Amino acid sequence: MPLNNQIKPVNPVVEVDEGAANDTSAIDMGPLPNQVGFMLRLAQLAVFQDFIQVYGTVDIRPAQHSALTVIERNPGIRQCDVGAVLSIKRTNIVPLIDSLEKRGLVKRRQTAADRRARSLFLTDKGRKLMGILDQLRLQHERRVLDLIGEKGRERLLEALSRLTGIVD
Amino acid sequence: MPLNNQIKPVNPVVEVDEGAANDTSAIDMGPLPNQVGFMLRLAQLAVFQDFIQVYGTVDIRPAQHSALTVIERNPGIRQCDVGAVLSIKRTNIVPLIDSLEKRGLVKRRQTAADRRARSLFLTDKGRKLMGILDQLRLQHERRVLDLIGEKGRERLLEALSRLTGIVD
DNA sequence: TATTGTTATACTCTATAACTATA
DNA sequence: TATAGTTATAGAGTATAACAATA
Repeated sequence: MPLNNQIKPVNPVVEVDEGAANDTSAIDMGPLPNQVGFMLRLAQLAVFQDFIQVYGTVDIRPAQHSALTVIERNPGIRQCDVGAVLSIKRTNIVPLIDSLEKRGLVKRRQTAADRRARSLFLTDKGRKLMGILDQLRLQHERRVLDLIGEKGRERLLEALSRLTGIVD
Repeated sequence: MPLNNQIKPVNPVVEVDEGAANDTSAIDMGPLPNQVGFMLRLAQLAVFQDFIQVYGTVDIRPAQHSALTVIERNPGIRQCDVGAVLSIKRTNIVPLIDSLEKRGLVKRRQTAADRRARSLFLTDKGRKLMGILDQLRLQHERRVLDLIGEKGRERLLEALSRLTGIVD
């Protein structure tokens, strides 16, 4: 496969600054617009920003949302397994679950089988919140779909899934 | 367009923890594997990790690489314009350029036209480094191509470019 | 008044090392 | 010895507010 890099312009993801009414269209970005890593950053920045805005009413961040989702679907799951499927290190899961526990959405329990482990469950409040989050998720995903279409979304997810295999 | 979410499993991006020889394949991730934001994070995590590993020999991070690229292609560009095309805020560009200046790769100069602005240039050392970075970039992009192919890469870049328009 | 660069600051995410209690 | 959770800590990246110099 050839590695040709044709140059394409890229618009700033967001208003990067308050004013900044400057003409940046003449700036040569070289291979950046054709570099997957660079474009992944811009896209994630934009999509996460939309996510944070949509979920702003309930003050839930992307990482919190995925943790809640996994705990809801797998009651009693251990912390380290949440980390494994979300690619978050064991050590960084602690403050994440802390934040959810402090807000009364999740509770930790000791397990009988392995007394080292902590089993995670949604509280009633947590389960109730998930109903709202499901609505917000559809709202957010709808805006994604409007931009890239159903077929585009399927192809995108396929490519993203393959890219996660770049490291081993 | 329908918003159906079929469930697909997702492998952890990297070994999330040293040992962790646990079976996480049975964990239900719900809509997460079909959520663009979530998969964007996993893909970016993996691709950036490969980038950082490949560029590790010269100790250059993705943000530094894109700044160097834009400065090389646009000698004398102002700091705020670098920020605009990279979607980095004016305030966060300062320590980024600082790091490149301290390493003797970039120099700031006063401009005659607008005495508020600082024009950015590569030093000889910076220009010399770019030659090496170009080689590393091809090496990194080659691994991306091997995973998704030329056609897949084009479609991916197209979708990512569209997604940057989700916010305005 | 608005813009450019800057400082100070804070929060989130990610990373390593080391501790504890269990297995 | 190895694993699960934890603490402490450090470094990126991103965010807002405020200031000085200049337009």
